[in-house]
Amino acid sequence: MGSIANNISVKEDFRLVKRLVEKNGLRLTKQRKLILEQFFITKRHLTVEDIYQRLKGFNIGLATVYRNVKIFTSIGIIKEISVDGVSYYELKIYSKKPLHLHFQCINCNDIIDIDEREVALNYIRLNKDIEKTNNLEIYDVNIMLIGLCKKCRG
Amino acid sequence: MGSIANNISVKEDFRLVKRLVEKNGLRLTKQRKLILEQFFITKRHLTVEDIYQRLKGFNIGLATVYRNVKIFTSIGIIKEISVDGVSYYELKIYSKKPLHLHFQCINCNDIIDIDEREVALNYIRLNKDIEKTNNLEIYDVNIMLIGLCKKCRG
DNA sequence: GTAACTGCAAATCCTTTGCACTGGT
DNA sequence: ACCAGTGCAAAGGATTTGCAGTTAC
Repeated sequence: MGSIANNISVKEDFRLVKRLVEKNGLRLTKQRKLILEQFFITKRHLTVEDIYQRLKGFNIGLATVYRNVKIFTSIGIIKEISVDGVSYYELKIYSKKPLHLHFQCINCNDIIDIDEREVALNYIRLNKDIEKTNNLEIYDVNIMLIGLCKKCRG
Repeated sequence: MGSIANNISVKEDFRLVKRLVEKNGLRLTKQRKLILEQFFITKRHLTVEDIYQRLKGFNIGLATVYRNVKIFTSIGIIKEISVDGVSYYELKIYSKKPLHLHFQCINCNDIIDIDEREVALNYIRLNKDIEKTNNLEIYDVNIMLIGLCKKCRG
């Protein structure tokens, strides 16, 4: 967590997000900034309710959070992951990496990212095979592993 | 689709499902048979609403479908796949294969199975790596590929 | 200035639950 | 005959929408 290096990269990412918002003819309102901030602050998987709770204090409407999460998803700033009917969202910027996997613990329900370069590259290789064999085009991949996490294995 | 061979295997699978229901102290009611039948007939990914629609004619309650889909999921007869907040279900028997992947087309929304033995084995190998490196236990894997299907590529 | 955006409340949609009745074993 | 399972209608929860007021550009 080197603070300066990190801040610079966050600033860059935020500029990128801002550009994306404006490119789509949208206004970067106070509320939108606040919502996006939450993703930059936590770097984790948030539900709409999570975001809303984090923004109590700021007198922001739940509908506004819903509306914007939907908009941000549609213009590709964030990405939805649904598990058991619950929708989580994460910044797409952090999936700049070729691909990353999620793991959900059956016991504590925590979702963690698995970001191994080696593994990701292998998955990509496999996708190429699938594309060829099935004559289709793969744009995106969602992988959810389910099991027991380090903590819960005891 | 060799009809006899197929029918025999379906009968076997149904017997297996029946045993699972009874082993859990549940009754194999008319409604439950009807719901399970839909999965055997289509071998595809159904929503609760899909099942309900297919069973209009039979005067079955929507709540009954919800209740039983939930029960079947919990005893492992079917499995849930959620995409964009929509829950689809499929027979777990058909995932007897070590693992199978889903592909959803961005254009027609169709979900298809990808069942390549070679690919599946590779995925399993990768999972072993992940388990070792991250010190966790993987029980299940859900993989959803998103893109353009054969048909929609034009 | 004005069109996009917001908060609020009402509407809508999906899912679960309570209850009196029915049906499987 | 008994208790699990059902249908129905009502409740609950999550998400969307209509609208009058507000704000970013």
